[in-house]
Amino acid sequence: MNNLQGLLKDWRRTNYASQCDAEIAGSDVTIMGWVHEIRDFGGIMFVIIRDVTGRVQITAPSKKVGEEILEELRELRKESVVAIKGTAQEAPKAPNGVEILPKEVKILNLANQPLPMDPTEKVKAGIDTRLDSRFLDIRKENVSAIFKIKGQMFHTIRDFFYDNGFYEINTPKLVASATEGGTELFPITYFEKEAFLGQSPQLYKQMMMASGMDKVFEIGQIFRAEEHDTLRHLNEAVSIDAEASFADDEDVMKILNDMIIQVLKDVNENCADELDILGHEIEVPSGDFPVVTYDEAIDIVNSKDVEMEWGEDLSREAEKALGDTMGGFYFLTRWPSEIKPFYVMPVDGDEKYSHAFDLMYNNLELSSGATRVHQYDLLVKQIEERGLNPAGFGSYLKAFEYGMPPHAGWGVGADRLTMVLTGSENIRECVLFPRDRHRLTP
RNA sequence: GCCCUGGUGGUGUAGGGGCUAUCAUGUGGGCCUGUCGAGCCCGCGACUCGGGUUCAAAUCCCGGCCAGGGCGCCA
Repeated sequence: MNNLQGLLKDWRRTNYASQCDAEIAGSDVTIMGWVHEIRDFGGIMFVIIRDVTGRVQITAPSKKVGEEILEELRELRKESVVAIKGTAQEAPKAPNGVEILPKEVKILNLANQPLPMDPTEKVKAGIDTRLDSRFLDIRKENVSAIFKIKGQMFHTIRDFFYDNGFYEINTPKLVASATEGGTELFPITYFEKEAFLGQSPQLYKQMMMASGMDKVFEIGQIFRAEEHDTLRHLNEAVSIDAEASFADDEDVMKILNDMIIQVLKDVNENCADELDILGHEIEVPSGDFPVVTYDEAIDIVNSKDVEMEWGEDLSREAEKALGDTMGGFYFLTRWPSEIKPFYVMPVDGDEKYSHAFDLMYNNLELSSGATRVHQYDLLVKQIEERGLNPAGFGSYLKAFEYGMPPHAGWGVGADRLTMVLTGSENIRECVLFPRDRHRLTP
């Protein structure tokens, strides 16, 4: 007739599915959600409606509901969006002990058939198929559980930072310089100039230390054009970055330690249902995470018959060997200066070591941090030593010439931390619309 | 980028020179008054692409693309 079908008009939801239990028996409710399953027995029909909170059963016995209601229910297809007005009644045979006897049915939007994947998971789809139809995939409670937990994680982290005197900032993701060295950047066209997508807020948050803002944090996207193809790398990730003035590595490790503990506690407390759905348990370590130095790590790795020489970064095999020994969360400290970036502070009197640290969980690197160099001359020297050109760092270096305080900070991979919180083995599971070497859509 | 493995209905799979291509789920229709992985009946729907070998290729070979796993890369 026209395109304006399925309008809400004056219909509004009165109860979420999870709010339908024996307590509400006898009352009239309006349910809105997706058709999870339909079981039509001819004389009685069951329709399971799902919303963000769970599921509720609509029961339509032909003896008790009108023929026109049954006709409308028979038009439904899986995953269609409906609103149903009805009366809740106790029913020991129904899930949750309650079911809704429908009085009015409003089809808000029919779903085409067949579906590109099965959200009820009778036949499990592969990750690629799932990501191609991610919105449908997220309708599954074991998928949305991951993002509910991730949301709690961000909530706790923001609360933690605000409670500890950090100011939330945003730094540019469109950057001019490709001279930071190291990782590959994505080049883009910026009007008549070349520009890049930011790989890290590192230089900006350091410049903020010269602004007098004292302690800042940022939660934002980072972009890395590396052609890696693993379960723990993406080309677009979310980084949780913190930087604090008048602080050193020990101070910010303590902050990181406390923040992680708080996240673990809050997720345990507020996401018990989601953890249950995922079949995952979180153990909250008591007190401070163990610390292992780089030199000790080499000994551990070597003792497991994995080769590693001083001055090398940990190979994947070395990470696994170390993770097997340490287990859980632990800090890896006192890294060689030569394999750390120019902005990392060397150890006074023993310059081949640095004040850099990583936070690990088993064999997964979650965070890197350090005391930073705040002295202009040392910074220039370290930039040059790494074969980089100080001229490319003009606006960054300028901040070190007019009163830069000693400072330290770290960055945490938010998506990797989510893997730990949810027990996911593929980082793609922990990002709504992941960007990897091969995937740019949806 | 390298190595290994793979690509068969919408989804997940079996098969592995000659088939009408297996099964499940789904989907369309029918029966059915307590399902909750409902059941039963009927129908629908597929061999990644390009080249080669062969009387014959979904099957063997080469290449592309894509995927899974591992590694490398990841200041």
